[in-house]
Amino acid sequence: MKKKLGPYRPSDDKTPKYTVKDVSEMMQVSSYTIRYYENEGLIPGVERSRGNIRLFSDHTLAWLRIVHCLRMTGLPIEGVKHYINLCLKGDATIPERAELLAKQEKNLKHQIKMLREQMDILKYKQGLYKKLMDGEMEDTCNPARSKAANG
Amino acid sequence: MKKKLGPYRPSDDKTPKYTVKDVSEMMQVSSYTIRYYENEGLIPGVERSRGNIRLFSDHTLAWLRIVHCLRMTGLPIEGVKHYINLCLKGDATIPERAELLAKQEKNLKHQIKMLREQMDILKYKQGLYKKLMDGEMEDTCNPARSKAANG
DNA sequence: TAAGGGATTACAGTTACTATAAGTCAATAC
DNA sequence: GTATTGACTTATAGTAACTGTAATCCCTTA
Repeated sequence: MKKKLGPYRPSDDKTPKYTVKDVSEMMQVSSYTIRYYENEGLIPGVERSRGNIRLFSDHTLAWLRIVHCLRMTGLPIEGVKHYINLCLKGDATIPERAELLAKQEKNLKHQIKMLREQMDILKYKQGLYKKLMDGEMEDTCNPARSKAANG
Repeated sequence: MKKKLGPYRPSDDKTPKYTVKDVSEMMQVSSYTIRYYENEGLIPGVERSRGNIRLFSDHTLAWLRIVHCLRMTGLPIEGVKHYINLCLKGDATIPERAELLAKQEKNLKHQIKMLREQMDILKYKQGLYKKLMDGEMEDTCNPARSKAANG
């Protein structure tokens, strides 16, 4: 059997450290994406082990969480970069950050609304299929129907 | 002044016809995307005017609606193509189509759940910012805070 | 000391658009 | 009747955000 030791951690540091794979599993984000974000400077302060392996702390994990959140709301990478830079500049930028988040919240609300509309469409279509499969509308050759319906 | 006549419509046809731009405005989908979908064969049966201009009917509009819906649920273009082909094959494919829609519904539910979680994160962050702006946590130089907080 | 497995980098490839340039055509303007 | 306008066409190039691959490195265990 093999014992999993994990990557090298500085001995004088008791805070937990996570590898890309750990983070990937914790946050349901692909390893590719995590490395991509880190390379783009979207996650400041990620440490490296002696063997050059990325080590995330709870702190850098929190950065990733907000990056991921902003991406989900539709903010492009460049926008996220801008937000991160605002954060690094200190408290003076808080109003601008708050404004940005408000905009993304609005965006997100709209997204959710759209998705719920799609849900209704799916439900409706599924209802139709169910009827057809249960034989309630078995007049397949009816020209009126075949003219009006697609799918 | 100029009178808008719109594109040529076959004189023997009284059903309404829409251009790409009309459809784009009706459905909030870019003209680029609509042409792209049509070129990919995702919207069967789109007519052309004598001047080669795309003419959508309510019927082809309905195709676009379902294509758009499936894309929103995360089904890739190739998957949509497959669904469209199933539709064109006739009622024998209804069970498979129903299964596909069920899968997309599940997918969509998950998406909405994820987005709502992001909403919570945004709300929380905004709450923090509000407090900071109202001066309730004005100890900016507190090392404990600057160590723990990002953004 | 050699082998193994997982992480690293650089870079190529993919998806789904998005934008541009050159050309066509119907409809007014003159 | 011809010129101009402007929306639409195609072909093709460009972009954003990953995603995948190949070569290399390095820690661990045999």
